[in-house]
This record gives sequence, structure tokens and C-alpha cells, in this order.
Amino acid sequence: MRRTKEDAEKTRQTVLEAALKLFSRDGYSLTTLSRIAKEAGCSRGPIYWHFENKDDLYEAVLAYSQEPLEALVAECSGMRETPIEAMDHFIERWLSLLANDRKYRQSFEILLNKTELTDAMSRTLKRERALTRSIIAMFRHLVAQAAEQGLISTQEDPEDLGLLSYTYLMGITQTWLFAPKLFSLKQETAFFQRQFWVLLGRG
Amino acid sequence: MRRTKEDAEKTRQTVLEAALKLFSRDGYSLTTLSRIAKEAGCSRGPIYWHFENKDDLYEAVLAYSQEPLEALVAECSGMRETPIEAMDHFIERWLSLLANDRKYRQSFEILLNKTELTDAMSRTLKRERALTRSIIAMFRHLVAQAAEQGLISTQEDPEDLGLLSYTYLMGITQTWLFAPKLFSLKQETAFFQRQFWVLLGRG
DNA sequence: GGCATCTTCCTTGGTACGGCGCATCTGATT
DNA sequence: AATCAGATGCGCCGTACCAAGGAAGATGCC
Repeated sequence: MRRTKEDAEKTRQTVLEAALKLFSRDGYSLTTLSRIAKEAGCSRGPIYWHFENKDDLYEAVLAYSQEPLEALVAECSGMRETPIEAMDHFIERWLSLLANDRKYRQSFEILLNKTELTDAMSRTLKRERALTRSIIAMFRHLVAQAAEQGLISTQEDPEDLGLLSYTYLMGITQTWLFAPKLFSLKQETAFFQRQFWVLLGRG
Repeated sequence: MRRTKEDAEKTRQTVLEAALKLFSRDGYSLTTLSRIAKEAGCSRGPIYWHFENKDDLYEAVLAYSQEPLEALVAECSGMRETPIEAMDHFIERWLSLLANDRKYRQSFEILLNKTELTDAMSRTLKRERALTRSIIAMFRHLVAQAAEQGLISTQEDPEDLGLLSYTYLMGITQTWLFAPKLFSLKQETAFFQRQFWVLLGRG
């Protein structure tokens, strides 16, 4: 029963959403294509029509779910003239997206808790590491810019501080997703934001 | 061909080591009991003799591989009278174990990158979360002690700072294990240690 | 101490199960 | 008519788990 082109695209989206939901809830291995099809309200046919195989679908799901993050990186990379505001915005937005945006949270949930990083998904891994590097590069530039303008006081290398900013955020993210009941992310957001600036020497 | 009791225990250890190696390299799902048996130099029988099933083996492997971490927590928890030294030792040791101790590194590798956290392994999850809480509690006590003795200058709640200390370390750990080529852990250890004290307000 | 018995540790073959991927078929759209 | 979107069924494979069996140390009895 062939539909129109827009319908086909809609089916693709539905499959992506269904896969995102199931991958982030049950993990990659335990999620079968049958269940994804069932969740999407179609059969396994369309999945093989729109995607090569399960690995390919996985990669597409991650790319789809990380759109918000990539948009955020692009946005803040463009605020070079106001590095403090750029970084502050990035931190605040990262944490609030994590707390409030389902897609954003699910993308990290999959990557951190529901995937076994093996050679099979090396393409995806490459993609993710590139994204990591781009975030660190963004921080490095902003830190360097801020130091140049005398806005932060530290003797440390911007290279190191860029890396540190990323590990700082990932630590919060990883810990919270691993044990959400450990602390309230919403309540602690302000604290984490304050301490970020302590870390960068802007008391 | 029954061996003596010590031989049996040795077999158990061999299986644990083989499973640790394969789980941390290939991930939980992709590692089959046959391959573990082959790596251990025995058949699949002993695995079912010493462990109930695959999940049970997984839990045993994690408990076994986390012995160094648990020893470290116990050690530093006992240094209450010198909180600064205790925390400094913990940070330094955590990072150097990560860089140099195979077992320690593999335990984190499994937990962070090679496991899909699902309901099936809820027992293990419970165990891990308890360990997390114990580390945070340790930091909380040490921070409170240090603040009481006027050794660190911060207005923040020791509760929050204990949590922050943990997320700080986990961020470094997670980032490095996800992309080891991103930075040299050994070279950056001193930097991360310095910045930890910046974070706690002890410039 | 010597013998029979029991228990422990391990091997091997078999079974049941479920998933991925593909081949084939259908029917609407252009 | 030709192509696209999707439904359905089947083959193949691999894996966890479960007997049944066996061999050698441990144990009890005289």
C-alpha cells in the first residue's frame, strides 16, 4: 500500500522516534526490530527500506536525537565576542535541556548507559568523538578569548581548561543519568553553574 | 576429573579473569560463555557450576574488579583527622589507578562503556549505586571536616560539594575511557589534581 | 590402613529459542 | 507500465541453559 512521499518520510520519522524510545529504555541489544516496528505501528519491512540494517538505524537515531546539542554548539560557537556569556549560556542550556528535553536526555541515555561500544559501531563512535572534540574546541576558544580580555584569572593553559570544562559537564551528566534519584538536577543546576566559574577562576 | 578444592577455586578465578577481559573488550552481550570458557581454558560446564547464569557471572566480575576501588574508599574514609590529605590521596590514587591498574581500568570500562543498563541487572545496579553513594558520603564528611578546621574557604553546602567531587572525577574518567586519545591521562593528572582544589576553594 | 561410598568438579551433547536479514508478494501512485 | 512503499514468511545462525555421564578426591566404616 504505497503512500505519498510525505507519508514515507513520516514513516521514517515514526521509526526513528520508536527506536529512540526503545533504545534509550531497553538498550541496543535487547531491542529487536520487531518491537521497534510494533512501537512504530508498522511491520519490519519499512525499517529495511529506510535503513540498511540495525547498526545503520542506530547511527541515524543518534544523529537525529543529537540535533539539539549540535544546534547549541553552533549557537555558542558564534558568540566569540562575548565568551563569558557564551559559556554561561552553554552550561545553563546543557543542564536545562538534560532536565527538560526528552530527546536530548534520551540521546545521552543511549550513549552513556544503553550501548556497548564495540568495533561494530565504529562509524558512530567516530561521529561521537568528533562531536566531543568540537565541544572542547569551542570551550578552548572561548576560554582563550576570555583570558585575553582579562575576564578570568588563571595561569592554566586554555587547552587544558577547554578539556576540563567538558569533563565537568560530562561528570554531572553521567552521574545523574546513572542514578537520577541521587540528586535533583533542577535544584542543583544553579550550584553547578556557580561552581563552573569557580573552576575557571572567576570567583 | 575432579581436582582439589584449591584447584576449583583457581578455576573460578580463571573464569573471572577471562570474563573480565572479554566483557571489558567486547561488551556484555557480544561475549558468549563459550568464548569465556575458551579464554579460561576450560569448557562451559564450570561456569554453570560456579555461577548461576550469565548475569550472576557479570555481577561477580564487577565485584571482583572493583576490589581496588573499595579498598581505596575504606582507606580514605579512615583518614578523618586529616581531610585534605585524605581527599588529595583519593584523587591522586583514583587517577593513577585508572592509568596504571588494569583491573581498576577494566571495571570502569565495563560499567561505563560495555554494559547496557537494564532491569535484568538490577542487582548489580543497586550495588553500584550504593558504592557511588558511599564515595559521595566520604567526600561529604571530609569536606565538612575540612571546612570546620578552616582548611577550605567556601560558602557552599558540604552536601553539594561531596556530590561535586564525585562528578568531577567521573567526568574525567568517562571522557578518557570514551576517547583515550583525546588527552594523556598521566600528563594531565597533576592539572586535574590542582583544579580539584580550585573547585573546593583552596587556591 | 584399606575398602566402599559419596560428593565434588568438570566434559560433552542436546535442546529450545529468538533475532537478523532477505526474498517474495501486494497494491497504490505517477 | 513502471516504480515506490510496505507486508509477510522463511532460512540461517548463534546462544543460553540443561541433562547425563564420568573421574577423582573426600569420607565413613571396619
